This record gives sequence, C-alpha cells and structure tokens, in this order.
Amino acid sequence: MASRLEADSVHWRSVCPIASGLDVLGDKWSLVIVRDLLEHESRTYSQFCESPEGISTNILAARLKSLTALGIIEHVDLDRPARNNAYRLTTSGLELRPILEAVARWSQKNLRELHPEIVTIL
Amino acid sequence: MASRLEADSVHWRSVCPIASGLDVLGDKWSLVIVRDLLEHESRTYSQFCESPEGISTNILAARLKSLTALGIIEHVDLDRPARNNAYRLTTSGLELRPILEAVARWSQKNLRELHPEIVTIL
DNA sequence: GAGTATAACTTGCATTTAGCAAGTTATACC
DNA sequence: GGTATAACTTGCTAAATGCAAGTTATACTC
Repeated sequence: MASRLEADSVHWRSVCPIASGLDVLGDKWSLVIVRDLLEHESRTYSQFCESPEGISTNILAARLKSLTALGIIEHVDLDRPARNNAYRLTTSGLELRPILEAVARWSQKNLRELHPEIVTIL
Repeated sequence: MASRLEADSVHWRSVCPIASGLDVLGDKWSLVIVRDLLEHESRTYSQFCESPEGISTNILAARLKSLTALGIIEHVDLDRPARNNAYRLTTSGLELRPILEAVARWSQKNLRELHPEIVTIL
C-alpha cells in the first residue's frame, strides 16, 4: 500500500514543471476530488462517494491521503477525529482552479462531438 | 490491446466537462506528449523517446494512437508511410496550451518545495 | 452506559494498465 | 540485394484500479 504518493516518495520523472505537475495530479481521480472541493467548499468522505463519477472507497481513501500529504487538501478541523470532519482545499489546492477551468473549457469545445451529453459550466 | 482510448470506446464517467477531460487526458503521459509538440511543432516517434521522462515504446505507441483517434494529434503527411512522418498537434490539440500553461505555473509555485530541481519555463 | 447506527476507512481479490526488454517489420540508403 | 534504423509489437512482470465485503470508531438513543 501507501503507493508512490506519500509526497516524499513521488517519482519525479524530470525537472519539467509540466511533467512534475502530472507526476502528482496526472490520474483520473485527484482532480475530480479537487473539483468537488472547488464547487462545494468542503466535503466529507461520504459526500465524495456521492459524486456522479462513482469513485470506489479504497481509491478515495488513497487519494485523500496523497492530496493531504501534498498539501493540496486538509481536514477542516485539523485535530479532531475523522467522523464528520470534512476536507477543504489549502491555498495550494485553491490555486488549481485555473487548471480545472482550462480543462472544462477545452472539453466543452473539443469533446462535445465525441460525448454530446457533456454539460456547460463556464 | 487497443485499450479504452480508441475514441469511440472511451468510458465517460459523467457529463461533467472536467471529469470528461480527465477521462481522455487524465494519465501521466498524454499531456507530456502534447508538451513536446507545443515545444517543437513536430516530432517523430524516436524524438518522443528521447524526452527526459523516458516513455517506454509500447506506451508511446498506445498514446499516439489514442491521441490520434481523439483528434488531438495527426501525422504531418497524412497519407505517407510512418517512417520519418512526424506528428503534430491539430487545432484541438493546440487548444490544450492553456491547460499546460496552468499546470506549469501551479507546479512552479507549489511543487518547488517538494521538488527543488524543478525549472521555470513561463 | 450498553446498544445501535453509520461515517470513515481496510482488506481481499480479480481485472486492467504500466513498465521493461527483446523481437519484428518495413522503408530508405548504399 | 544488403544493411541500417525508424516505428512499432510482443511477452512477461509489476503496479494500479475496481468491486464487494469487512472493520473500526464515534455519536446518538434509551
């Protein structure tokens, strides 16, 4: 377990900031979690599970752990037990907004033909 | 083989444009290939292999195929054999630039502590 | 303060994807 | 026609993903 993303165990493929960004965010789920937190301010574990993409609980737990280790998210109440202690974005996490906006815009323009049901959010 | 990304076989997790963008671009390699093409205009198979991240040849072949199927890249000379026929970005692919710029900026600001060797490109 | 409900995870296992090394095909050049 | 080499394939191992079920622990009820 633990996997590569305990923040100190990231494998950096190069010194390129683009590749390095993808080293930590280049997967299918991390930015979906960030999206939820940009939309809702704070979310609990169960609320993440309710998102339409249907993340499985083991992957959610792993991603929450790695995003926390990377300083992108944190518990709302830093020293209270997990139950009903939601997650929120840190300053670093909030700065991901331009990336997600750019992805949304690109998809809305370039993916609609392949995936007509796509909705417009920006 | 063939894998999910022959463009008609993408599994769309939801109607959200962010999640949909990640359905096709949310991996460690696709945007690294796009980065090379934004930097160099056109690149051959062997040139992609020379990038410092060290993509393996089977994954490169798979990604080139799926990016082509998605209309993000194309061969420079559309009806000539593959040898020395480089790839370039389509209009759709060129429009990924804002995403990569946003990733670069975020990484330069937020990843330098974890990865001090990161270079500045924008 | 024992009992129950449930949020927040873990674990086990099957499937898929990634990674590495080696092999194959085919075009261009000599 | 022979050789070099660009562009892939293939085989195999390792890692990540996905699903279902189980576990832990806190809060709430009585």
